[in-house]
Amino acid sequence: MTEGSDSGAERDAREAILEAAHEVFVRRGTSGARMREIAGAADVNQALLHYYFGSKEGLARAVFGRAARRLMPAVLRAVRAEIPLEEKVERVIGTEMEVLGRHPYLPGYVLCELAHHPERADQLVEAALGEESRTAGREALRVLGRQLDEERKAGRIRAIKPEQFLVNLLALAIFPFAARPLLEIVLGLDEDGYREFLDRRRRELAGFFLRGLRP
Amino acid sequence: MTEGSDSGAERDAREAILEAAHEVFVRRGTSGARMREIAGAADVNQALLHYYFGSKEGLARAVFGRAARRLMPAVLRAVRAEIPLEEKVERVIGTEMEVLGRHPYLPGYVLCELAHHPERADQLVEAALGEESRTAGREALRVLGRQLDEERKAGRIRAIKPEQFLVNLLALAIFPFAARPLLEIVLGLDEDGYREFLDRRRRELAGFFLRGLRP
DNA sequence: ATACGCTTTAACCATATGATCAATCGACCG
DNA sequence: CGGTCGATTGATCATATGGTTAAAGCGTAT
Repeated sequence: MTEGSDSGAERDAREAILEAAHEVFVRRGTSGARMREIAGAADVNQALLHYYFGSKEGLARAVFGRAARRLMPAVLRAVRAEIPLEEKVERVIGTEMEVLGRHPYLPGYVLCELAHHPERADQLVEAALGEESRTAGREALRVLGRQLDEERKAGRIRAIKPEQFLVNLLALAIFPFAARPLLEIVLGLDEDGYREFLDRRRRELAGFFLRGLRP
Repeated sequence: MTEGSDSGAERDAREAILEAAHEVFVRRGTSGARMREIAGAADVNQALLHYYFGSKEGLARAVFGRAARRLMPAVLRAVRAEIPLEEKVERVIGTEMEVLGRHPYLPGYVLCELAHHPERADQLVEAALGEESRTAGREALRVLGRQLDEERKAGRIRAIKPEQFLVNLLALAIFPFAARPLLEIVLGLDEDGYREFLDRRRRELAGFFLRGLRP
């Protein structure tokens, strides 16, 4: 109602809460997060959190859905696209690295959340896929499987199950973000060093992956 | 303290607490875990937890160190071993898959823990590497870098930084365990299906990885 | 017998925390 | 201006939670 009633800030309390909650949930983990801290970060009364989201659980659900919707659809679309395999690999990796570059802490958050709440996870992932429901995953696998079959028959790649293909791709792209704190220590890199590491990776990863497919 | 004073169960309270705490921490996350639940699971009084570990923080630290010591050393040893590259890749992947097969929830736990406590993480990882301190990581990288250099000069592989090599290897091996709840949904697999998926993976992964290295 | 370390029991404290409620604010409508 | 209704607040409640304490039981070693 009455858009732009205020200055440029466009102070929408609900959105401010989601934003603040996201930050706090990511940093502290869902059970480590405190409603008071979220309210403070959103510069809003704690009661308002319950007014909009009912409970901490409800807020967590909303935040998770939001995060999932940021991560999944773009990649899924790239996986399902009807384009040559090489281009697809480049696009998936490019999309993934670009999204994760903007939200580097999302993978860790999502994986942690799923590890502790596997039950509600599928309902949320389902929500993340938008209207296409949960068949989107298997649909993407079918498209991919057919494409891999054709490429193999043409002798351009060896046989590989689409599941293995997809997990390899996701693993190589996502793991460096999800495991960043660990890898920084193991590799002995500081923040800048890690950024450089990721830059190089963006350039080399598709090549590595595609070579792995060759007959 | 007279080992084996009791029956076969060898009821060592301290160990029972660690075991129970591990299970609860993994399932609920560190901040989601309750000292009372841990005490109950260990069939021990809550006061005893504090008697041995001082605080929840102390207990969490001990449990994390224990987990890290289970995950890291074997792999690090395989990475540093003075054996041909192909054999090394097979051994690292084999070791990783075997350890993770026995402790499938460790990666998720360790990554979550590190995501929320990056500060104390390095001190713990340090502890996990035993007496060799934190130089072990960089030492492994040096050995690996030298080996990759030789292979490249011999024309058997293309140029690749040891950091990228290592992260690729770890990503491909660890990610399927860390992201298991997510992948089960995306791939539409139940528990048995996922086991089968992992079996196939163990057989095919080294080949995929080694092909990716070829010139 | 005595001392000592491990363990239990049971209660208790201070605080943190999620949740709730009545009251207030502020815009819009008549 | 008075009224209505959703948005927002300050104060408060009930409980959960980490941590502590004191007293006692028990087995072993000295």
